[in-house]
Amino acid sequence: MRWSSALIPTLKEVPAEAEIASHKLMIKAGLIRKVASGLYNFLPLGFKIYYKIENIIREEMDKAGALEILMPIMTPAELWHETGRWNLYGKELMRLKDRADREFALGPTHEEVVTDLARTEIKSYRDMPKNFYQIRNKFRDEIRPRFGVMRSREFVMKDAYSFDRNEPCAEESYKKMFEAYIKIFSRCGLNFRAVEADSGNIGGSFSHEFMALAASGEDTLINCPACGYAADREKAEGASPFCGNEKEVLKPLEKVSTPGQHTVEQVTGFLNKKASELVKTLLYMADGKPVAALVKGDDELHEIKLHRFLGVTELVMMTAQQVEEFSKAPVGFAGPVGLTGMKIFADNAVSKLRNFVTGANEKDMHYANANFDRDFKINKFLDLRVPKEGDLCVKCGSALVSLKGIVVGHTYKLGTKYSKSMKAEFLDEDGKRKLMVMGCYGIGLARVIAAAIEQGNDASGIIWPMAISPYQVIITALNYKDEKIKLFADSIYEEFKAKGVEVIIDDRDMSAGFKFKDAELIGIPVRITVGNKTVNEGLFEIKLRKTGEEFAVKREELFSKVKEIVQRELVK
RNA sequence: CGGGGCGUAGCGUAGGUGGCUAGCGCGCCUGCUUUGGGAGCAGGAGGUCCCCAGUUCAAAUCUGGGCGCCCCGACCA
Repeated sequence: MRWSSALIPTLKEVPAEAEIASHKLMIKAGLIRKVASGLYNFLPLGFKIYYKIENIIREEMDKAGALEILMPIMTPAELWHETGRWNLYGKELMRLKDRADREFALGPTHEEVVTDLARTEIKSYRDMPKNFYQIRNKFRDEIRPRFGVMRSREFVMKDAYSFDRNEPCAEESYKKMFEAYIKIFSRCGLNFRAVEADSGNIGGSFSHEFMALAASGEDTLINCPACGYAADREKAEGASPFCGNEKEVLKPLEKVSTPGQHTVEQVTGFLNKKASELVKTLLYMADGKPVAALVKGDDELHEIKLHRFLGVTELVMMTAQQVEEFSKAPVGFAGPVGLTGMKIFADNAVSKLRNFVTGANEKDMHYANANFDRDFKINKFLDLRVPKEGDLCVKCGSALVSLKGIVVGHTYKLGTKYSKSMKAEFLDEDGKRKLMVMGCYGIGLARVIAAAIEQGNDASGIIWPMAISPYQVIITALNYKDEKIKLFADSIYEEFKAKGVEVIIDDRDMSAGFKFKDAELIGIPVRITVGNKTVNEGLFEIKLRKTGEEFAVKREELFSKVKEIVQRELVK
């Protein structure tokens, strides 16, 4: 590619809308432009990266035996009614009508469509295993699109769906995808972790998230550096190292005035206590019945754990009205003392506390020196808290660390959730009709790009991993109007192109500094400078973007040297 | 959806207590000179000051309504 005929609109100043590094740099380097909130144009350079990631994914998916298909983005409401998700999926599901008033949804994911395909085309156990995948647009009317392409409304996703005759085969398919994912993200040059995750509203029995580590990530993962245990914070297990003050003598219960102090910070600040000396009371409605959960002031309630323990279908926090109704006090003053009409569950760490602060179920009042058994009864102590950095690993006992990550891929073992509701059956070897066992596997392409930039950037711009860089080599021809320089630059450009190196030549009539800055901004791994030194001494300067390493080589050695660098940097 | 902020040329912004032709930097166009780290000089183009209504002799500026965008939160008491 000749830069002069490309469209790479680099910017000196970034539009005020961008916050995080990847978003800013994608705009600055001329990769994307915004069309509307959560909707982006990918410009030629940005799309080239897309394409490269797409090809890596395609290669690894095909190698793993998956079959590429193409499904429509507009999907009929009937299919969504079959699984009940027409109602269960919230406003994220973009609904629309055609001219005949028939209802459709823009596909946010394609379980329904692909299951419909499978149930009509797969009839025998001989037809399985099958894994269908596609790489194309999804639409989710996100509650709040943000961070550029990291959370956009329309985005390209690789989604794959496996169909198997039974559980063991389905697990085999899952394992294949898991391994393919590790290859894909490794080849893309990402620093990532595969973590245990919650399956959310896609459903299913177990699931892994592939998180690219980045400080700006929207998700938190808990990782054990000793044994490698890694899980999404929403799902993670961890033992609290909290010792408590079990030995303290019980002091008399005392009602204290805390006017206008609602939050843990306010109350503990006002009473000059530590957050760990307070017990907070979270009020929920579990399938319509009230329930209270107690956790230490500096801990967070793990809703999924409570949900799982209660075994109910719906667990929602009480509304402000419900809080008033059941606790007889405005939000912020609920407490277990005198709380009636509901069961009270407490986190294990609470059992180690004496003389703690808690709400008094009365406006502007709290209790000090509250103690369970004496002042109120707890139905059961159990693990109810979200693990934190410093907790002990439940597998090996070492201290856990907490890391931020960007979810670039997610795999789910779905089981028969969709095949059951959509009657996706086949005839097995024993002559019986059985449900297909499914799995589904997604990758967000734009997130891979954003994550790569979050992990690879400096003050000058992007630093691409070789495998997804839009070009492997940039030839910076200084003063291209000079006939001699032009001759040298064009000759190596043509040679590289002919020999299969992905190369762009900066042939614009720009000052040297300008071209150097642009080359660094768009992050091409290898830069070759053609200037006076080339004309006078026959030397071509190579500079590596990642390390800043610089050296000059003669014409005869140039190609083999560059080829060697490119090969070395491509992770296989 | 709740809270906060912003909306002036392609981008970044000044002006805001009403008053001359809406200013500056970057970018863009023309010419000349330059060409190893975002070149210099000269000339030039480009604006429904987000939209609508109101107040006024007069609105980018004041008032009301709307729209768009960004950030935080979305029942974690």
